[in-house]
Amino acid sequence: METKILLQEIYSTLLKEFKPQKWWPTKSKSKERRFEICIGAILTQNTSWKNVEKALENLRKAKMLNEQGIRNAEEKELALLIKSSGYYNQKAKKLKAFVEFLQSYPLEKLEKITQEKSRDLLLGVHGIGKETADSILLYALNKPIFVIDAYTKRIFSRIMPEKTRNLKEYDEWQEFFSSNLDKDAQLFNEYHALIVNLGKNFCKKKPLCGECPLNKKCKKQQLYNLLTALNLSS
DNA sequence: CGCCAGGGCCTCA
DNA sequence: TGAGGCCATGGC
Repeated sequence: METKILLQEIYSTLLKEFKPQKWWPTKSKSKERRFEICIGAILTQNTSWKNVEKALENLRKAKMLNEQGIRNAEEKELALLIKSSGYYNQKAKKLKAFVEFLQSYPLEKLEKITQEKSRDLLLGVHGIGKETADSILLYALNKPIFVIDAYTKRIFSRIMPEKTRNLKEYDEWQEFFSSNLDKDAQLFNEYHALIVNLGKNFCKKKPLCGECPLNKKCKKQQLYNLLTALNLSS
Protein backbone atom coordinates (compact mmCIF):
# COMPACT_ATOMS: atom_id res chain seq x y z
CA MET A 1 0.00 0.00 0.00
CA GLU A 2 3.02 2.18 0.38
CA THR A 3 3.82 1.29 -3.20
CA LYS A 4 0.48 2.58 -4.47
CA ILE A 5 1.04 5.98 -2.90
CA LEU A 6 4.53 6.19 -4.33
CA LEU A 7 3.42 5.26 -7.83
CA GLN A 8 0.73 7.93 -7.66
CA GLU A 9 3.16 10.54 -6.40
CA ILE A 10 5.61 9.76 -9.17
CA TYR A 11 2.84 10.16 -11.72
CA SER A 12 1.71 13.47 -10.26
CA THR A 13 5.24 14.80 -10.15
CA LEU A 14 5.98 13.83 -13.73
CA LEU A 15 2.69 15.20 -14.99
CA LYS A 16 3.26 18.49 -13.26
CA GLU A 17 6.84 18.71 -14.47
CA PHE A 18 6.39 17.56 -18.05
CA LYS A 19 2.73 18.43 -18.67
CA PRO A 20 0.45 16.00 -20.53
CA GLN A 21 2.39 14.35 -23.34
CA LYS A 22 -0.61 14.05 -25.64
CA TRP A 23 0.68 11.04 -27.51
CA TRP A 24 -2.58 9.60 -28.66
CA PRO A 25 -5.47 10.77 -26.48
CA THR A 26 -8.01 8.12 -25.60
CA LYS A 27 -10.93 9.89 -27.17
CA SER A 28 -12.22 10.11 -30.71
CA LYS A 29 -9.68 8.44 -32.90
CA SER A 30 -10.56 7.77 -36.49
CA LYS A 31 -10.02 4.38 -38.03
CA GLU A 32 -7.10 5.75 -40.02
CA ARG A 33 -5.55 7.24 -36.93
CA ARG A 34 -5.76 4.00 -35.03
CA PHE A 35 -4.13 2.17 -37.90
CA GLU A 36 -1.28 4.66 -37.92
CA ILE A 37 -0.76 4.09 -34.21
CA CYS A 38 -0.33 0.38 -34.82
CA ILE A 39 2.17 0.99 -37.59
CA GLY A 40 4.07 3.41 -35.38
CA ALA A 41 4.12 0.86 -32.57
CA ILE A 42 5.78 -1.68 -34.83
CA LEU A 43 8.23 0.72 -36.43
CA THR A 44 9.45 2.12 -33.13
CA GLN A 45 10.74 -1.22 -31.87
CA ASN A 46 14.21 -0.55 -30.46
CA THR A 47 14.28 2.67 -32.48
CA SER A 48 13.94 6.35 -31.70
CA TRP A 49 10.62 7.94 -32.54
CA LYS A 50 12.40 10.57 -34.59
CA ASN A 51 13.44 7.94 -37.11
CA VAL A 52 9.95 6.50 -37.12
CA GLU A 53 8.36 9.85 -37.94
CA LYS A 54 10.32 10.07 -41.16
CA ALA A 55 9.20 6.60 -42.14
CA LEU A 56 5.56 7.44 -41.38
CA GLU A 57 5.85 10.61 -43.43
CA ASN A 58 7.26 8.68 -46.37
CA LEU A 59 4.39 6.24 -46.19
CA ARG A 60 1.89 9.06 -45.96
CA LYS A 61 3.31 10.86 -48.96
CA ALA A 62 3.18 7.64 -50.94
CA LYS A 63 -0.47 7.25 -49.89
CA MET A 64 0.52 4.01 -48.26
CA LEU A 65 -0.15 4.77 -44.62
CA ASN A 66 -3.31 2.70 -44.69
CA GLU A 67 -4.30 -0.91 -44.74
CA GLN A 68 -4.77 -1.24 -48.48
CA GLY A 69 -1.60 0.67 -49.23
CA ILE A 70 0.58 -1.64 -47.21
CA ARG A 71 -1.24 -4.73 -48.35
CA ASN A 72 -0.76 -3.87 -52.01
CA ALA A 73 2.82 -2.69 -51.72
CA GLU A 74 5.81 -4.74 -52.73
CA GLU A 75 7.78 -5.70 -49.66
CA LYS A 76 10.92 -4.26 -51.23
CA GLU A 77 9.21 -0.97 -51.90
CA LEU A 78 7.81 -0.90 -48.38
CA ALA A 79 11.25 -1.55 -46.91
CA LEU A 80 12.66 1.38 -48.82
CA LEU A 81 10.01 3.78 -47.56
CA ILE A 82 10.56 2.82 -43.92
CA LYS A 83 14.33 2.68 -44.19
CA SER A 84 14.92 5.42 -41.66
CA SER A 85 13.29 3.39 -38.91
CA GLY A 86 16.04 0.77 -39.00
CA TYR A 87 15.73 -3.02 -39.36
CA TYR A 88 13.74 -2.08 -42.39
CA ASN A 89 13.68 -5.48 -44.06
CA GLN A 90 12.41 -7.11 -40.90
CA LYS A 91 9.91 -4.39 -40.26
CA ALA A 92 8.56 -4.53 -43.80
CA LYS A 93 7.76 -8.20 -43.16
CA LYS A 94 6.14 -7.28 -39.86
CA LEU A 95 3.91 -4.66 -41.45
CA LYS A 96 2.86 -7.17 -44.06
CA ALA A 97 2.05 -9.73 -41.41
CA PHE A 98 0.03 -7.16 -39.49
CA VAL A 99 -2.21 -6.10 -42.37
CA GLU A 100 -2.65 -9.76 -43.19
CA PHE A 101 -3.84 -10.31 -39.64
CA LEU A 102 -6.27 -7.38 -39.93
CA GLN A 103 -8.15 -9.18 -42.66
CA SER A 104 -9.27 -11.76 -40.12
CA TYR A 105 -9.32 -9.44 -37.14
CA PRO A 106 -9.93 -5.79 -37.98
CA LEU A 107 -9.46 -3.33 -35.15
CA GLU A 108 -13.21 -2.90 -34.76
CA LYS A 109 -13.48 -6.60 -34.09
CA LEU A 110 -10.55 -6.69 -31.67
CA GLU A 111 -12.11 -3.84 -29.79
CA LYS A 112 -15.20 -5.89 -29.04
CA ILE A 113 -13.60 -8.99 -27.58
CA THR A 114 -11.86 -9.22 -24.22
CA GLN A 115 -8.53 -7.58 -23.63
CA GLU A 116 -6.91 -10.94 -22.88
CA LYS A 117 -8.18 -12.47 -26.07
CA SER A 118 -7.14 -9.61 -28.31
CA ARG A 119 -3.72 -9.65 -26.68
CA ASP A 120 -3.29 -13.33 -27.45
CA LEU A 121 -4.36 -12.77 -31.03
CA LEU A 122 -1.92 -9.90 -31.48
CA LEU A 123 0.88 -11.96 -29.95
CA GLY A 124 0.30 -14.53 -32.64
CA VAL A 125 1.29 -12.07 -35.35
CA HIS A 126 4.88 -12.20 -36.57
CA GLY A 127 6.72 -9.17 -35.24
CA ILE A 128 4.32 -8.34 -32.46
CA GLY A 129 5.69 -9.12 -29.02
CA LYS A 130 4.33 -8.15 -25.65
CA GLU A 131 5.29 -4.52 -25.63
CA THR A 132 4.01 -3.86 -29.13
CA ALA A 133 0.79 -5.76 -28.47
CA ASP A 134 0.20 -3.76 -25.31
CA SER A 135 0.98 -0.47 -27.04
CA ILE A 136 -1.62 -1.29 -29.66
CA LEU A 137 -4.16 -2.28 -27.03
CA LEU A 138 -3.56 0.85 -25.00
CA TYR A 139 -3.01 3.53 -27.62
CA ALA A 140 -5.09 2.29 -30.52
CA LEU A 141 -7.86 0.44 -28.70
CA ASN A 142 -7.99 2.37 -25.42
CA LYS A 143 -7.71 -0.79 -23.34
CA PRO A 144 -6.48 -0.26 -19.77
CA ILE A 145 -3.24 -2.22 -20.08
CA PHE A 146 0.11 -0.97 -18.76
CA VAL A 147 2.96 -0.96 -21.27
CA ILE A 148 6.35 -2.11 -20.03
CA ASP A 149 9.47 -1.04 -21.87
CA ALA A 150 13.18 -0.74 -21.24
CA TYR A 151 12.70 2.71 -19.69
CA THR A 152 10.11 1.45 -17.25
CA LYS A 153 12.37 -1.28 -15.95
CA ARG A 154 15.40 0.95 -15.70
CA ILE A 155 13.61 3.82 -14.01
CA PHE A 156 11.75 1.81 -11.43
CA SER A 157 14.72 -0.45 -10.70
CA ARG A 158 16.51 2.73 -9.69
CA ILE A 159 13.68 4.45 -7.85
CA MET A 160 12.50 1.48 -5.81
CA PRO A 161 14.97 -1.38 -6.12
CA GLU A 162 13.58 -3.21 -3.10
CA LYS A 163 10.08 -3.32 -4.61
CA THR A 164 11.15 -4.38 -8.07
CA ARG A 165 14.15 -6.62 -7.43
CA ASN A 166 12.11 -9.79 -7.74
CA LEU A 167 10.45 -8.74 -11.01
CA LYS A 168 11.92 -10.45 -14.04
CA GLU A 169 9.47 -11.40 -16.74
CA TYR A 170 7.50 -8.81 -18.69
CA ASP A 171 4.22 -10.03 -17.23
CA GLU A 172 5.55 -9.70 -13.69
CA TRP A 173 6.47 -6.08 -14.28
CA GLN A 174 3.08 -5.45 -15.78
CA GLU A 175 1.34 -7.04 -12.83
CA PHE A 176 3.31 -4.83 -10.47
CA PHE A 177 1.87 -1.71 -12.08
CA SER A 178 -1.65 -2.89 -12.73
CA SER A 179 -2.05 -4.19 -9.20
CA ASN A 180 -0.88 -0.89 -7.74
CA LEU A 181 -2.76 1.54 -9.99
CA ASP A 182 -6.37 2.11 -10.98
CA LYS A 183 -7.04 0.25 -14.19
CA ASP A 184 -7.71 3.35 -16.19
CA ALA A 185 -6.72 3.64 -19.84
CA GLN A 186 -6.19 7.38 -19.66
CA LEU A 187 -3.91 7.01 -16.64
CA PHE A 188 -1.87 4.22 -18.27
CA ASN A 189 -1.71 6.19 -21.51
CA GLU A 190 -0.28 9.28 -19.88
CA TYR A 191 1.89 7.43 -17.37
CA HIS A 192 3.75 5.48 -20.00
CA ALA A 193 4.33 8.58 -22.10
CA LEU A 194 5.72 10.38 -19.06
CA ILE A 195 8.01 7.46 -18.30
CA VAL A 196 9.40 7.59 -21.82
CA ASN A 197 10.03 11.32 -21.47
CA LEU A 198 11.85 10.80 -18.18
CA GLY A 199 13.88 7.89 -19.54
CA LYS A 200 14.91 9.82 -22.63
CA ASN A 201 15.87 13.04 -20.94
CA PHE A 202 16.94 12.23 -17.39
CA CYS A 203 16.97 8.57 -16.38
CA LYS A 204 19.29 7.61 -19.22
CA LYS A 205 21.83 4.79 -19.07
CA LYS A 206 24.07 7.42 -17.60
CA PRO A 207 21.45 9.23 -15.56
CA LEU A 208 21.28 12.99 -15.03
CA CYS A 209 20.24 12.69 -11.41
CA GLY A 210 21.07 16.26 -10.50
CA GLU A 211 18.32 17.67 -12.73
CA CYS A 212 15.87 14.78 -12.43
CA PRO A 213 12.41 15.75 -11.17
CA LEU A 214 12.27 12.51 -9.20
CA ASN A 215 15.62 12.67 -7.48
CA LYS A 216 14.07 13.29 -4.07
CA LYS A 217 12.03 10.11 -4.34
CA CYS A 218 14.76 7.98 -5.89
CA LYS A 219 16.68 5.36 -3.93
CA LYS A 220 19.53 5.35 -6.39
CA GLN A 221 19.95 9.08 -6.06
CA GLN A 222 19.89 8.81 -2.29
CA LEU A 223 22.56 6.14 -2.47
CA TYR A 224 24.58 8.20 -4.92
CA ASN A 225 24.52 11.17 -2.57
CA LEU A 226 25.76 8.98 0.21
CA LEU A 227 28.59 7.54 -1.87
CA THR A 228 29.59 10.98 -3.08
CA ALA A 229 29.71 12.20 0.47
CA LEU A 230 32.07 9.34 1.22
CA ASN A 231 34.10 10.22 -1.88
CA LEU A 232 33.52 6.90 -3.63
CA SER A 233 32.47 6.35 -7.21
CA SER A 234 29.06 5.11 -8.21
C1' DC B 1 34.50 7.42 -33.52
C1' DG B 2 31.22 4.53 -30.24
C1' DC B 3 26.95 4.24 -28.11
C1' DC B 4 22.14 3.98 -28.07
C1' DA B 5 17.19 4.16 -29.29
C1' DG B 6 9.57 3.54 -26.92
C1' DG B 7 11.98 -5.06 -29.33
C1' DG B 8 11.32 -9.36 -31.28
C1' DC B 9 12.69 -13.60 -33.61
C1' DC B 10 15.53 -17.57 -34.01
C1' DT B 11 18.72 -20.98 -32.41
C1' DC B 12 20.81 -23.85 -29.27
C1' DA B 13 21.59 -25.78 -24.94
C1' DT C 1 13.28 -20.75 -20.29
C1' DG C 2 17.44 -18.41 -20.68
C1' DA C 3 21.30 -16.58 -23.00
C1' DG C 4 23.22 -14.84 -27.20
C1' DG C 5 23.22 -13.35 -32.07
C1' DC C 6 20.96 -10.83 -35.42
C1' DC C 7 18.52 -7.05 -37.56
C1' DA C 8 20.18 -1.22 -39.14
C1' DT C 9 19.28 3.76 -39.36
C1' DG C 10 20.19 8.43 -37.56
C1' DG C 11 21.36 11.58 -33.53
C1' DC C 12 24.66 12.87 -30.40
